[in-house]
Amino acid sequence: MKNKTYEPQTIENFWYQKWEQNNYFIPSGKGNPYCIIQPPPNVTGTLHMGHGFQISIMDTMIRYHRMLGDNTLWQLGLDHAGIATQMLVENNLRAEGKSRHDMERETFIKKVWEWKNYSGDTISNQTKRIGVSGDWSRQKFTLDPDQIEIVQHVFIKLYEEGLIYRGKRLVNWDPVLKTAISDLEVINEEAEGSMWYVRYPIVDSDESLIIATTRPETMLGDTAIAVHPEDERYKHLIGKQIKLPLTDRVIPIIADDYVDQEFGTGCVKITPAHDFNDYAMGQRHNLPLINIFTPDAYLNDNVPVVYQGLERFQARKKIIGDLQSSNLLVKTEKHQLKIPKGDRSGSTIEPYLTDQWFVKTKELAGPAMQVVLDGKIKIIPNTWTKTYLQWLENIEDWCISRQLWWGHRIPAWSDEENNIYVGRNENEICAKYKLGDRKLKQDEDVLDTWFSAALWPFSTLGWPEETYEFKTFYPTSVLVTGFDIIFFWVARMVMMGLKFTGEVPFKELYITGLIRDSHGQKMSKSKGNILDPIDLADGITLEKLITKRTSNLMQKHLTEKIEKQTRKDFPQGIAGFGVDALRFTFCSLATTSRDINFDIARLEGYRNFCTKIWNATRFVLMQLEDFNYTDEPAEYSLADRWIQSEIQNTLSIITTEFKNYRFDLVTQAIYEFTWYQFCDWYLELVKPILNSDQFSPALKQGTRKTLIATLESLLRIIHPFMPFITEELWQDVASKMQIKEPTIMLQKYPEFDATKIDNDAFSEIEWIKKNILAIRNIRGEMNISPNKLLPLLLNKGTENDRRRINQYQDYLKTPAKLESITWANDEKIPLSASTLVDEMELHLVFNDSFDLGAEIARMNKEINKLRDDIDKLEVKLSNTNYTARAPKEVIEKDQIKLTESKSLIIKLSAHLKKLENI
RNA sequence: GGGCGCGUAGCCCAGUUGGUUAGAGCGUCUGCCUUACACGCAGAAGGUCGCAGGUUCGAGACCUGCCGCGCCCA
Repeated sequence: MKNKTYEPQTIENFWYQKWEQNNYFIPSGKGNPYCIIQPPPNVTGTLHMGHGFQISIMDTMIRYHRMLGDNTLWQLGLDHAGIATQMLVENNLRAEGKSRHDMERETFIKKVWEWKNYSGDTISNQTKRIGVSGDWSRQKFTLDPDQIEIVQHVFIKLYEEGLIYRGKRLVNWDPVLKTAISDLEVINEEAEGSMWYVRYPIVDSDESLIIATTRPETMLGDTAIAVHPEDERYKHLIGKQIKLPLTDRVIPIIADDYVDQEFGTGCVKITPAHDFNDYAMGQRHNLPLINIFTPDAYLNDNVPVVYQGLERFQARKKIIGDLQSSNLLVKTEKHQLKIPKGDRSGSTIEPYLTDQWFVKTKELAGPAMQVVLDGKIKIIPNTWTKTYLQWLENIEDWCISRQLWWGHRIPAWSDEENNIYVGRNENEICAKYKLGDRKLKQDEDVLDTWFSAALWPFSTLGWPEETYEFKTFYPTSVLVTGFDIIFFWVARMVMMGLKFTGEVPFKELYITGLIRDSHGQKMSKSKGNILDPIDLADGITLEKLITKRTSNLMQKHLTEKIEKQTRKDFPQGIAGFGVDALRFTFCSLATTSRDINFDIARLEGYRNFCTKIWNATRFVLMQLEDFNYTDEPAEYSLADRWIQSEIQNTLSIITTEFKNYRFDLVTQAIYEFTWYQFCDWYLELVKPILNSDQFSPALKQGTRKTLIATLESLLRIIHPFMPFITEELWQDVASKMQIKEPTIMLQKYPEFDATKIDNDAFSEIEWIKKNILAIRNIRGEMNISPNKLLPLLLNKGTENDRRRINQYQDYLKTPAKLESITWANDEKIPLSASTLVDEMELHLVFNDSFDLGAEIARMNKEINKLRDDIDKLEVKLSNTNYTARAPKEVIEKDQIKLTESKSLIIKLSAHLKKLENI
């Protein structure tokens, strides 16, 4: 016999090990291929809620398809996450008072690998803890030797085709990390700044121009002043020269219709080396580029000596002061502006002129849009299609080089004359370009992490070799990811997939929402509202949770606030709810919404659901203690036929909504069936049959068979969502049914079968339910103790009612707590609480405890409600526009409803009158 | 400035092509430790669907405007 209470932790580890040891996670080699490539988590830390959410959904789909009989591959992996991981290891070094610059590149890389091994293990273990049934033997890391080779191969190919080029261009430069980053890695933050109005004197003239700028320090790199060609104020000055203040340089006034006449003064300073718009204008007008910054954003020696060596914000201060003292600062205004910040370092990004590698994206983007337009990739929910297409339409070239040590080293070498050669290694290059023994030096830089990620769906499957996996599982079935990386990853994967394999990397793209906290706030370390999915499964004390949330905070002053909020949200800490409940919760939250607020109350509710399943199974097993599945003839009751039909209806929803990726609707259907239909109704209806001697052994046998078979199907239905509890329970259930298979994991998923639906059973059970509910309603309203048995008197009613009462007495008695059911004649009905079910009057007899006042009140309530309904319907049906234009069925329904309500209200009113006359 | 999304019960959310009296869960109230389950059972209360117009016989769904919140891109 099972423990009385469900304790998730004890079963979870046991079953996971068993499954893994028995190799249940590897593809079967039979059936339709089904494959999901896991978006590889970064090796920077631990799994967060977003991972937990997406992993739960993916594993649910994988388990579902495995049970459908598909040849299922769940390809796992880890990502090296260049910048993030390098930063993390550098921070660790800093804590020891060291820097990566104190050591050789190789030594540092070794340290990163140590971290990777540690962090990767943590993540893999957490992934296992969530129950992921992925093929661990095939787990990949983005820096595995085969991956390195593939990345090189792709780089070389793109270079040879002219799709990768090297160029000196303005890029987003992170002066703290001292690397270029792509425009996607820049976050533009709204900030309160200033607009400085500076007078620029015109050469050989008393006139001057006033320019407005938010970045006065860059004036030292100005190479022109621009005005709009049509601007009457300045037209006459075009072509004249300006004396650039604080320098000895003279720069021209140029005309360009890019200039907005309304903005500022209508005169713009042009700094082509430090602003993207100015750069473009500089190109149009052939302006010189003057770079005034060092890589860490200090002024270099292209500026007057007094400013050299100043940090950029100090320089700004000094320049403003100097302008002021030379009377060139006209005014200063408050100004709202966007400041570009690096998403990793948080430092202010500097447009900076450097040599970088770029991917030409325009010609890759076209096909990537086309496959979505053609439906070769289906995006779910469809609303994201537009986002995807719009980005690709406006795509810019992709800066792929990073000045980091951790990552895929760029396969390019240069000779002493700075000629660039791209190839796999020095030998190959020397041979290919006939360089003899010329000395070559490899490019120091590494590739953007997303470059290798873009190849992930085919690089993990063994491409460019024609491996079994690649041939079988590519294109993969579905990619599950968040909308936040549609640009970073999804679009680039499609471009690369099409370019190199000629096929889409995945046939469907399921975009999930983002998990937020219960107040709708994004979860982040700095907000102190993070939750660890494993803590939700295993539980954590309040104190430990507070420690976790407040340790290693960047902003120490938030500690108190975070602690307070945490104490408020989780006064008792977090109980362990188990992985099954967690997975089910995640799936139930998978609506089409893009923000998902995680409320722990939902999790608690689904933990209770687990307990319900546990106890229902205990009940079933108890009923079957001396039961032999194959023995004895079986006869099936109405309830048996009904629950079998009901499960078909549920399966019909499940099948449809799995296809629609509406996991919320699937879980809802499962919850609804399990709790309300199976537990609340079926188990209760069946109790009298099992507990009484008056029923035939055949009927009891049929009931037991139905009980166990329905439960067994139900466990299979639930398994993809809740793998552990279903396996644990299934073992006992299956053995009762003499099923000899070792695991539920590899059983067939129940299939919807319309022929198993018995409509007659539905209407009969519906009638039974209606009567029981009517009686319970009276009991509840009249405050009658549920364990008090009452006699029920029936009156009126149709032939069908009489037949049903005769047939289903036993179904009614126990659930409604009836002592007896008898037909009475009008005159013999004693004082009672009454109601009507269709034509039949139900009178519940209380004997001594009847409260006349309460019954009158109840009756009035009922009548008032009916009157409201009738009024509404009469207004509706008297509208000739409605009766003339609405479909016949709709009108008929209303008419029937009206007739029924009218007849009901007459009867109830008559009854009320009788009561009032007592 | 351009684009996208959201606003439904005290709270977290469903609501498919317009069609009965708008649904769950949590919470609340009432009564129950009824031998599967108090992580439970039975019953109940609670919504002018952000606001204002419009289309329609009929709008939570469709259209327009407004208010509020959020995201993405410049």
